[in-house]
Amino acid sequence: MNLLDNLNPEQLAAVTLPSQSALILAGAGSGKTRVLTTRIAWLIQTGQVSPAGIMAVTFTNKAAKEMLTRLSSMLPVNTRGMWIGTFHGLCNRLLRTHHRDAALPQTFQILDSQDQLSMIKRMLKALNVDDEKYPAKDLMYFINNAKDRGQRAGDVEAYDHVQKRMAELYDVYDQQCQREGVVDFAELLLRAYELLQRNHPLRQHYQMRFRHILVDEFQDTNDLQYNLLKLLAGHGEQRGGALFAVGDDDQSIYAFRGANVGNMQAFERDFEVKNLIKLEQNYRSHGNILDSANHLISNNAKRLGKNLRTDAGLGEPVRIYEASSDLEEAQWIIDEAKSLMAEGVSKSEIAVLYRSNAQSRVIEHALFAAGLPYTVYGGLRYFQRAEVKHAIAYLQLMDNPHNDSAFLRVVNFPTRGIGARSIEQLQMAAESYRVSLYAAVPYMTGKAGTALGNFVKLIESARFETQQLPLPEMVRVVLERSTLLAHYGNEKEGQERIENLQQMVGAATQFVQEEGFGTHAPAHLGPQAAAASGTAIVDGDGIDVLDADAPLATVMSPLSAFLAHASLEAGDAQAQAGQEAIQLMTVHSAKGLEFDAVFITGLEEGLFPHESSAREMDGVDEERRLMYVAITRARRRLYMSFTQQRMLHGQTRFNMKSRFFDELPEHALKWLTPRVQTNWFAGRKSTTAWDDATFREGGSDNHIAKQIAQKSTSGNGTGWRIGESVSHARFGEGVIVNIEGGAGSARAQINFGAAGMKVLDLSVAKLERIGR
DNA sequence: CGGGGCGTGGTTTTT
DNA sequence: CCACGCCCCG
Repeated sequence: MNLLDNLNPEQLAAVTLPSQSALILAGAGSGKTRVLTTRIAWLIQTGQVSPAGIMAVTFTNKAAKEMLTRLSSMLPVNTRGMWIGTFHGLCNRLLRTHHRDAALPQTFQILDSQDQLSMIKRMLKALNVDDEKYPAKDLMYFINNAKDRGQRAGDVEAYDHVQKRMAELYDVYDQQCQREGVVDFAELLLRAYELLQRNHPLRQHYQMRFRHILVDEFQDTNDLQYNLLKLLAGHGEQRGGALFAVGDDDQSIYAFRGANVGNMQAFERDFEVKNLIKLEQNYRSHGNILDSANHLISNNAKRLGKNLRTDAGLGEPVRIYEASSDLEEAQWIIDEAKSLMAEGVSKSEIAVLYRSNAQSRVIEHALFAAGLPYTVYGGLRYFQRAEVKHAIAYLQLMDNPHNDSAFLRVVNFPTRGIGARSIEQLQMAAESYRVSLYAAVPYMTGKAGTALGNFVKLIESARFETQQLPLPEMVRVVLERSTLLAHYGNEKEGQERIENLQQMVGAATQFVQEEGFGTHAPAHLGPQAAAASGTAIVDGDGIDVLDADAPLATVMSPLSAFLAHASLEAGDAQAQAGQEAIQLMTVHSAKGLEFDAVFITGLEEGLFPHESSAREMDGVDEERRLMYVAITRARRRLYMSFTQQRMLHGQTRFNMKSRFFDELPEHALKWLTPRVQTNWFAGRKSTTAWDDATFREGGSDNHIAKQIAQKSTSGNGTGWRIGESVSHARFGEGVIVNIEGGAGSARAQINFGAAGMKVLDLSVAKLERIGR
């Protein structure tokens, strides 16, 4: 049976585990996705489960798609019967199917983060809440956090009056969402969780159905996601399928958005996991790279424990470069990239990684000046573009007119004489009648009433005209009727926007085909769908509607599905110019990717590890995991760099090199610049002394910049230079951040890291030069 | 209603 | 430094 060919013993063991809960600790590059997909294929091929008995959960659409693609190449099986998708995608499906039980309209719509924020702003304004004291962003964070922990407004423990008020506002927000028939991302999961918890027959149904639940990137799950999985897997209820969790605690880098690595240990304990398999054979990187990763991550406490190994040789050493400035660092990257290309490494196999997006500019500039093509990851996604969101808003109103966010977005766009004044009146009317803006329009009188009434008529007639049309046609008509195309046609720079809008017809066509709606599916639901929706299965009439071949189509209209798709899958980032380009991205977005050659840049205290990580619990550990992720992206060549001087937020900063250099194995490294010894962090677990480690030189103005330039070129007659690394008998090692006075009476300000910032008289202090 | 001017704040990101 | 939000003016 060729399915299992070429698996190593651990992979084979994982793939063929009995139907019990299992935890697979899958190191970077250990064939994690392969194990997941092969297990699904094996379970089906050996007849242990039907496709409908499989649920596989991922975090990103990309991962879900990848899984589906690989699976269909392994198995001649219709993958539609399986529930493979993101947490949010699967919850969406569940809630559409049981929308009545979940107390949602079938056409409920999903707010993206942008919509959620604007809705909260609107609410705060309407309630006359002091936005200094309760910023919309804070409240949004508060609400999402509570939901991610599974808490409703009433469950939140408020310790002070601010929290108490926020909890009240959370409640108002939820009510408003309910009125509008919209849910935010976190709500999607919380609703699904509450639905299953409340409805026993329904829960039992799904517990019996999904014999195997497989979870990817388990270390990234938040509490709510874990609880949802527990519910589905029938934890504590003696039924339900086996939970197969794949993850890597060392690659947990999303604590800041609620991910809880502790879920891995919790899972082991809660499910009494007997099958723990470690995939430690790495198929990606050469030895020196892997040694570096292993050595670094061993500095973290609280690990499940894992050491990657490779059959590949040591390969090349990890190259380390100390640049004098961010500009020079960028230049060095270009020189190295050019020589890599001369060696035959393709541009798209070269990645430049950085901790924060702000670092990309200097590198982009240098690449541009050098005429090297490059791609920056993480731009605006297709469905987030303003013009596309406008078109979507029209469609949203046609499907659910009570979506106030959509209403406000386009009620006067393109302009139709409905000003702020009219909107305000409408909002007051809606407030007093406790209805949506759309529903409040009939209460409006006078000129404003007429204009608003015409807008309503536009939406209604567009709906009426298109209800028998296939989705792509519907989109085409809406683009015309909304006059969006005409509007952008009159704009100077409108051509690109028009193209984006027209792409939506194509996106709809593709969606309809891929999701199995059939191009001629009517917008309204057929009789089969009517039977399928609601609570048919709990009536026990023997119909398992969820095994239908195209569940999405039986449960929601093409339009509703397309709108959900637009919210849940923001689409590709900006059309990347040319495939053959050097790849620029943050370390976070590099997770899951691999390249022949990788540059990890800006390895300086305060940047990487980032200064704000010191404030958070286990923050530096998370930064270290981030560094671990960065290192393990490289196949053959790995470069690391740091600078003595960097421009950030309009200020020149002098940072010490990252403590992570002290955590790498000497034998695997090659210092391209003279070695600077710093070990003031050695043996220290963490520090809160960030201000000691980072010195900001105020100097956006040229005069000061020149001074610094002069001082840092040894042209000051002291023999010392700003940015230079020195060693002191008592204070240890540090970096000169400023020099004052002339030769003979000069004093230097030196950042001794943990020992603090000192000003020393250069004629008295015994300083030793380190490195160059 | 749109644009220019001013003020502020500025990890990481997916859904 | 620079991007974004807000406010005021034409």
